[in-house]
Formats: sequence, structure tokens, C-alpha cells
Amino acid sequence: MAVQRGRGRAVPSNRPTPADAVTEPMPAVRANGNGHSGSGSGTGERDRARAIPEAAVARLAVYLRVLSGLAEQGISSIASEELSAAAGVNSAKLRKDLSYVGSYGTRGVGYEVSVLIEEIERILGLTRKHAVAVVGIGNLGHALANYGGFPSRGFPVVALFDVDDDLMGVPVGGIPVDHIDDITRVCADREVSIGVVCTPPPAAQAVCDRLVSAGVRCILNFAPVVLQVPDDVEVRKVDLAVEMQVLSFHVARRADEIAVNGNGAEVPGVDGMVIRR
Amino acid sequence: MAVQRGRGRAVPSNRPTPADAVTEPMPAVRANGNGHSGSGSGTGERDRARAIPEAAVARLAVYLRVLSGLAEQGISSIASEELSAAAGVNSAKLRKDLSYVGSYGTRGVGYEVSVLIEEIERILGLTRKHAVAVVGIGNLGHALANYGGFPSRGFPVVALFDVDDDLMGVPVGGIPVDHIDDITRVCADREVSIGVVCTPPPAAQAVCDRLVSAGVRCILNFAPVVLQVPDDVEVRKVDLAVEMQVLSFHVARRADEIAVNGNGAEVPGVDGMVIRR
DNA sequence: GCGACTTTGTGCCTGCGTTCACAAATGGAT
DNA sequence: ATCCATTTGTGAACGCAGGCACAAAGTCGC
Repeated sequence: MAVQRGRGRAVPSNRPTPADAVTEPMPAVRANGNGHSGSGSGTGERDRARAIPEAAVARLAVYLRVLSGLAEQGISSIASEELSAAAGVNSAKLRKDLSYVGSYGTRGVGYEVSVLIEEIERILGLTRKHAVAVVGIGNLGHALANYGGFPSRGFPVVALFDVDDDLMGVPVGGIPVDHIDDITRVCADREVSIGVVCTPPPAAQAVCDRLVSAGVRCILNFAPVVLQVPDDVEVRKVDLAVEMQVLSFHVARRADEIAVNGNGAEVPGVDGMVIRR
Repeated sequence: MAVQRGRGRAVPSNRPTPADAVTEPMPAVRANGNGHSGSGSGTGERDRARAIPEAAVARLAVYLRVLSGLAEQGISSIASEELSAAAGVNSAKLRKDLSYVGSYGTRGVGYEVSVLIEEIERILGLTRKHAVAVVGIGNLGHALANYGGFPSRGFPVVALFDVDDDLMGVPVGGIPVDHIDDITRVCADREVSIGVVCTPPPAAQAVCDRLVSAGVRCILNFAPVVLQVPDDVEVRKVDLAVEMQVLSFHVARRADEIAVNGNGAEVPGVDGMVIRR
């Protein structure tokens, strides 16, 4: 998509760069004030180089999907430039991301699709299946239970929970709904490793607590509340209202800019990106 | 953890400060948050205070929800410390985020809930409603059409589209489904400003293109593909598979850590990346 | 009216993630 | 066998975001 960012930096950046910054050895106590949500993890300690940036992990998942598509098309080899375009990222970033996984490219040639798929799956822990439990079988819960994208990617939905007596035993997407009170037993029996919270906001924290005490250590939260969990539990949050509001912000910003530009002299020297339309 | 980070700063290297370095504070032109579509943009332009970091915008939406809850409980005033705890962030970060909105706090007291709600809504552009169109009325589309969280927050769903003839005219969540071929007319009539893509992957790009040519400038994409759009269109992506895979990564990492710790012998020197399997 | 106390707003520092740019590695051509 | 074209892998620079700590600013009690 275009965006010719050709000569990005106009003018040989003066900016002498105060290189002097001989910053001290740096104590590096690595506090980690926590701050769950997001990477949480941290827990510095002897974390050594193992650290793959959270953002990179998310992109690896995207690369993986693109690669799967390529494999289906019978493409067996690809260069970073092309792969990065398909994934919508900068090629240098792609190469660096892949370097976290290992060195599986061939200079002058590119990467072998099958190898990359294998290695990324290994890093993402997709070599084994992760049983998923969905809690809260409302609109969204229904949709997720029926969502084909999960099982096909190694995330079989093995349990559904709710409190509504009318739902008990009713199969949704092939799985009968269990009562939330049985969550501990059922999760243990079916070896659930990921819990998905789709309950109304007021119930979310309680449900989360029960999942945690049932041994679930990874939670995907769709409820618009901030879940409090122990340090060893990983929470990812998908908040539709927030997504919409961020879009709303951009609508508003855009409207403002148009108002400004429409009025008067446009600032010169703008590097493209004018937006007007 | 603990790690009392008491009086940390031990004599910071007294940088002589080469006066020249008077580099402006630089507001930073914040454009297009969502990854791709780089558009590095040139360094700060004269972009008044309108530059709010994307991450801060997302958090403002969270604060807003918390504040709404407080208002319902009849709480009229709150300090940053308490509000930040409820939102799950550091209090300094909260104050900084709010400072992007303006100075509406009272030192020694805190913030008035109603004022904050009003100002955040203003910044996020929530003072006017944003009509939403959902394309692809499958499991997820159904769920979204019925999702009560949207209308109640200023995002009325006003149109539904699909290609399935059996769905035409069928009301879902009170709105009859229209054919995708009518998208331009319907979107114009109902002044749709946000499009939500819930189609199968192969159809997503085409649907996106049609939304764009229908004048929609903000898109929320649930399809697992990277949408290509013009620079003036804002796309946010929610990718369930990626979320799951990130969780999977953490499951794997955790398992490794336990294995390593349990074993003891940690490979020395190796470039980290232990993981082997 | 004044001093003690509380809480905001923000300058500064630190660290992370992104990008640049180039050396190293490899295949193919001569 | 050597050279050239190509593409990877990564050291280093850069810029943004996060967090601390403190001055400013306001409240409350006396």
C-alpha cells in the first residue's frame, strides 16, 4: 500500500546527537512495579535473553497465519520483503521478530515457509493443544463456542459454563453447558488451560477468581472490567467499547483537522500524510 | 518482588548539557496508531496539544467507564490514587493521561467525577453519536448486533449487511439485514461512520473496499486478515486467534520456566532462548 | 491570615521497541 | 574459482512511553 516513505528524513538531520551520554553503568534494579494487563510478566529475576517482546509475539502469530496461507498456495520460499508486506509490517521489523525465534533464513534467498511455520509454532507453544473453557454463554459466548477459528488452530473449546438453569446441558457448538459451580471439577477433568470470560461485568471478577482457583493460568477477558489476578496469571483483555471509542477519537480528530485545514493555509513542509479529502 | 527502589538516583552523571540541545519539547504528531501503514511521519509539526498518545486514548476510555460507575454510585469526587487503582494503572500515568485532556483537577482534593466524564467524552468525540454498520452476520455479527454495550455508549448499530439471501430483511437485534450491494446507499442514508467487518477472511478485503468507497473512514476488523486501506482510513483490528496464541506463548514460557527451575542446571552462556524441547 | 497537609501537574530519567544501515553469508553467473 | 547480486541478521541510534519525585497549588484547621 503505497505510503512511499522514501526519503523520510528531510534534511540531513542536524541534531548533533549529544552522544556524550556516557550513562553510568546503571544500577538496573529492575523494579517491575507490576502493572498487570499487558505484558505483566516482567518478574525480571534471571530472565536472561529469553525475552521476546510482547508486541513481537503478537506479530509472530500474524506471520504464522500469512505463512499458512502461503503454504496452502504451494509457495515454499519467501523473502522478508514480501512476507512483511503481506503481514503489513516493516521488513526490518519482521526480520528482527524472526530473529527472536532463531536463524532459519538463507541469505540471498529468503525463508522456507514450512520451516518458519514449524519454528513459530514451536515458540508460540502451538505444538500442543490448549483446551479452552468459555464462561458466560450469552451472545458473545455463543459466538465463541461456535467460532471455527479456535479448534482449527489448536484451541479446542472443551467446556462451557453459565449460571442460567435453562442452559444446563444444552449443547452449544457441540458442547453441553455446565453450571459454573462445577467449574473446578470440569476444568480439572478436561485439562483446561485457557479461560474465556464473556459474562456481564458484575460477574466477571467472581468468575475470574473461580477460574484461577480451578488452576487456569491464562484468561481472555471480554468483560469491560479490570480483572485483579495473582502475578502468575496472564490476562489479555478485549474491550469492544474501548475499540469503538478509540475509533471515535480518530473520527473527532479527523473532523478537527479538516476544519483547520479547510480554513487556512496549510502548514508547509508536511511530509505527505495530509489527510485532506 | 519488593525491590525497594528507595533513593535510587545516585548522582546522575552531571551532563554538562551542551546548551545547543534546546530541542523543543516536541509534541509529536500522533497519527494512525494501529501498527502497519507506517507513515513514519516527520517529526513534530506544529501540532498543538492535540497529540495524545494512542495508548493514552485507550486508557482514557477505561477511565471513562470507571468514572461512569462511580457516578452511578453517587461518588462525585475522587483522587488520582484511587481512580488509578480502579483502572488498574499507575497513578502518575493516570495523571499524565488526564493532563492530555486538560487541567480539571483540584490540588489537595482530586477530580470531580462529572467534570472528568464530560471532558473525556469531549476528547474522545463521544458528544455525538457514531452510527455503526456491521458487515457479515454470522456468529460474531449476530452477537455484535445484539450486543447492548454499543448503543448504550453512543454507538448505535444502524445497519447490517450480508450476502446470504436467506438473511435479507430478517431483523437481527431489531435491525433488518440488507444486501451488501446496497452498502453505499444505506451507509449514506444512515450516516454510518464506523464499519465493523465480521466476514470470513476471504471476503474481508472486498468488504473493506466497499465500506471505504461508501465513505466509511473508521473500521473495526474482526477478520483475521491485514486490511489494506488508504492513508485516511483508520483500522483497528481484533484478532481472536492472535489473542489465543499470545496466551499460548505464555503457557509455554511458563512451562519452560518451571522445567528450568525444577531442573536447575540452566545452560550458561547460550544466548538464552532456552526453550529447546 | 497562616501554617500544615494533601494532591495535582510535570520535568526528567530510564528502558523498550522500532528503524536504519551495513557486514556477513549464500547462490548463481562467468 | 571468483565475482556479483541478493537477502539475512543485528549493532546502534532514535523516539516514545512509563514512572519517579517534587514544586505548585489548593484545602482545612486554628
